[in-house]
Amino acid sequence: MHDLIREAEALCQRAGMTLTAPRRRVLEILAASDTPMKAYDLISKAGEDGRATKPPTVYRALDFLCQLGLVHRIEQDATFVACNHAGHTQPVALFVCNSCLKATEVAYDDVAQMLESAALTRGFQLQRLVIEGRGQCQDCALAA
Amino acid sequence: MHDLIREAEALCQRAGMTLTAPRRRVLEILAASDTPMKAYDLISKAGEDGRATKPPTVYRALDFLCQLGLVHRIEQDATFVACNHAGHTQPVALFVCNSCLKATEVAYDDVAQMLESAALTRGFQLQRLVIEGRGQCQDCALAA
DNA sequence: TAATGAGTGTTATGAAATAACATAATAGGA
DNA sequence: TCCTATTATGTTATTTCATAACACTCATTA
Ligand SMILES: [Zn+2]
Ligand SMILES: [Zn+2]
Ligand SMILES: [Zn+2]
Ligand SMILES: [Zn+2]
Repeated sequence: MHDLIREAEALCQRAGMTLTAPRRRVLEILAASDTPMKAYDLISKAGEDGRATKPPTVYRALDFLCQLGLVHRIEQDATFVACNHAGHTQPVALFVCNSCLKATEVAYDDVAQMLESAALTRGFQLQRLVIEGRGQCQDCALAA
Repeated sequence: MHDLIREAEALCQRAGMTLTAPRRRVLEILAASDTPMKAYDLISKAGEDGRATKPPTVYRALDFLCQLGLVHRIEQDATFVACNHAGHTQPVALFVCNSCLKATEVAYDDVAQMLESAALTRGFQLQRLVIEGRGQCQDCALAA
């Protein structure tokens, strides 16, 4: 977890960016959570001493972190999750468990290529790809 | 377009459901649009004589139509598009052009299977899959 | 005819995200 | 060092997206 912050710092430097205080706080909170979080949950905790802050502060931090690949936004339910691969630019699929709400990140280069070529046969040039799944994770399947 | 409504009616009957007036109006407006629409654009047009109606009316209709596969919701930007395959239950990928905003629907059984097995190797049982792309469509590429 | 269930109308509210403008901190260049 | 441009933050207000809750209608059926 502190590794994650250190890696994030290194990544920012390489990109000529800065991991400022609000950005760092948002990333820390997300990294400490075991499930994706809503923006307003972050807003209520990302201020000084864990107090609330204002929406734009958090949304700006989230935009920044998403752009660098340090955080992923789950479009289906507008939640955010820290990336555990420290800033990959390759696309990933995010599978969210309907029971425990934990998110699993899966790389899928081959799938991306298939979709890219499927799009291309229709003349569509893919620039961004979102793949999200819902279902049941292993732990919850065993517990059931 | 009138075909689409007829097919929708048939589909509803088969499912033991009814394509009531508000549902039909919403579907008609979506089918007539060449780009995905926001819910509040529908709200402002889905009433009697093209007048505005209330949010729950439209959201209920959208929920219904999405469940039957007659309409797809694009999660990235909370828009809705009429399906031109009249109620398939198979998953599809939706590619939205960043220039003209038109949506292209692509079936992807093979991709779904790859993702399903990728998920399964991690013990994750996939129940729902969202695949959305962004990029440039053929028309816009040629126009540029 | 009562009771059920599905669907709608309506009011109000909740939740997610951004616009717009002011202020502060930072980094270069003269 | 001082000025200036840039980057980021703080703050207020607003917009956009979605649902809760409750009353009402209408068809089905016991
Ligand atoms: Zn990641
Ligand atoms: Zn689970
Ligand atoms: Zn479809
Ligand atoms: Zn286009």
